[in-house]
Amino acid sequence: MATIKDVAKVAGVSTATVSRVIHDGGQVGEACRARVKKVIEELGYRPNTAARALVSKTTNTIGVVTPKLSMSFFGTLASGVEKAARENKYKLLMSNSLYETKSELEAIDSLRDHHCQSIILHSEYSDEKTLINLAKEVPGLVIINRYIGAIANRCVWLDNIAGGRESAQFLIDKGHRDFAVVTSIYQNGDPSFRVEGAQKTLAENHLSLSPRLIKEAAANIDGGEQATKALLAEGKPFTAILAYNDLMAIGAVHALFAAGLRVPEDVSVVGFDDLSVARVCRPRLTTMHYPVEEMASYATKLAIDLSRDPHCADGRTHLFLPTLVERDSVAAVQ
Amino acid sequence: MATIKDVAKVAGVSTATVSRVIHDGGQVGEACRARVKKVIEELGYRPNTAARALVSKTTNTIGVVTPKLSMSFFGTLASGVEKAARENKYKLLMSNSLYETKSELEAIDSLRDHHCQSIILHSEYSDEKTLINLAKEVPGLVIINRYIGAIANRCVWLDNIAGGRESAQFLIDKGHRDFAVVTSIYQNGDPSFRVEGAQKTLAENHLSLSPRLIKEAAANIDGGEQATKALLAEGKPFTAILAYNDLMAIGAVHALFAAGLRVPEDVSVVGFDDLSVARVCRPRLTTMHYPVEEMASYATKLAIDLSRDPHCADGRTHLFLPTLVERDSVAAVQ
DNA sequence: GTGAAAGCGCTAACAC
DNA sequence: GTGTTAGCGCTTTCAC
Repeated sequence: MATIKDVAKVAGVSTATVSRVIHDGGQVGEACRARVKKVIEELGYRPNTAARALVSKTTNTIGVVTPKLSMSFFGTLASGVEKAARENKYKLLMSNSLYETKSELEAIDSLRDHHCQSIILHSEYSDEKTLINLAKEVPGLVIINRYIGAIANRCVWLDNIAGGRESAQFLIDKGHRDFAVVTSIYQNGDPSFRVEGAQKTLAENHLSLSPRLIKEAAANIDGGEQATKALLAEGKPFTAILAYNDLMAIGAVHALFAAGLRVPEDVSVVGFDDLSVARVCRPRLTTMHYPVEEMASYATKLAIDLSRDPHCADGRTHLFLPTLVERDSVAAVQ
Repeated sequence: MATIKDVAKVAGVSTATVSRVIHDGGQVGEACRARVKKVIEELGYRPNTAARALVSKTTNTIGVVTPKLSMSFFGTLASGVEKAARENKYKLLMSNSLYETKSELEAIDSLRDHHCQSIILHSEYSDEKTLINLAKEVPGLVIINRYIGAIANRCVWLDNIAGGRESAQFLIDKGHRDFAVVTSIYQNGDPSFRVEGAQKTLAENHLSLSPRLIKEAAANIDGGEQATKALLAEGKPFTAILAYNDLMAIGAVHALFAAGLRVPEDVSVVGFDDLSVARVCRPRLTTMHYPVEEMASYATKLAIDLSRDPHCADGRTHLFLPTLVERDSVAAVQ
């Protein structure tokens, strides 16, 4: 591998000049610049990243920490980060945190060892204090999918309350009056906000939601199925189910079918997230679209900007809105 | 950030000794070692990765290049790599290749700039010569999901022929005699091998597959739907459909339902891959399980081993077998 | 068993 | 406009 010295020697200049050419630093004569460029080309010279990192203490690398890459949501998130990273000529360093605070912290430490000045973090469980402290040490830290007031300028998040509202309103507009909710047993923010939004909108329409008709379970298909069974055991005083996410919604559909009920003819179901499964399952799911990929790309640009100027987003936060995608799991009621 | 010099000074030793302690190099006295360790602890010293990489020309980093992380298959692949990487204390550098040879090559170049001595590559389109040359320059290169004879020792791949055979045999055992196939329009290996396997098994059972009943389309849901419609236009001289992958299988199910046919009562459908959707769709898909995650972990360990000793896998290759997962999309025929 | 010192490839003052 | 030079933090001979 050719080094900067080799290039300098062959081009008959000093390494400083080569360095200037590489960085498009203004102060180089045209002829000289052209010659150096030619030699770089000929030798196939590529700057050594490690040497660069050593002296400049920066690596053009962005780190991502998410619970589990094999889950569709996080794969899409990572894809969004990768896209923005590539566009900005950054490399992407990945770690799964496996939903554990310990491995999450380890992952972050190791990213810092690698001089990632930017980190995108999807953290559900680490406490706020930890993250706030981290933000002081990592200028380019961005928290995705969570809001922390003290570092609001580094949070890229979704308005879950608005999402809950919109899905409820949609069902109301379709003539539904009797609702049930299937939500996550982990009340770490998102789930409760979504329910809260729905409840607000119901209240505004002089409708209410009996606590009996809010069932909690694991936020996956089995959980959705189980919660819906519990719901059915209450009689069936509802025509629509609001599910915490698409997986629970699919579980709900399974349980309803198993009970001889049709979706959407007998019961309407609304999901949340708009994972790719929502387009695949039958009936195709009417759901709130979560713009993860866009949010992730946005978060990446923000992280890069913050790493260069920690105050570039002072005084604001970064809120995205979910949008309703109408498919086949909701019917009108007369 | 404390450096090795700081540690040396505080511990009253030389940097060489600190380095020895860090690397568990034998030649350090017990008392001295203990003291140094204590200081490292106190100062929260962490070795600088860049400096290390600069002198040792190696980074304990593994690179992964796949087409698109947001696709379930590749997310799972990445997860498998990440797991093995973490276990071996390697970092994971990711790139999407977006199914383009150009960005694939760029991704690889940039990984090499970062001194990745190991790279896991999922490449469908790059030609063999390119990859063989690459293997000469990157000792720890492993190709996943493709077989190239000249570098067989670096290929971790799936026996698609065996997969085709097994799915056909399974249907034959269930009493099916009349088959149709829905396959990918891109005949880059996998699809043709799977069909070939099925045909061999059919032939051994004195059954045959009319070319009319092999329809090609895009390897996704829409393609599966479209190909199945074409199939139905031929009359319906089949009781079972072998789909190239799960997505096409789901598309087939959609088309069959739309035509008023039930799955599996009227037509049985077998998928391939066992993506998470296969457990989510209805009917849940009977499919060939593709052990991507295990293969990816295996490939990662192999890549690390190869980077240390390029001959450690000479004279062998790394073949995995898909296994049939029985769910609800196949019925017996009498 | 421990230390001194050379250098990995690059950047950025600072000279001229 | 271009060259000289001093490190960045670490590993690794080579002495002792």
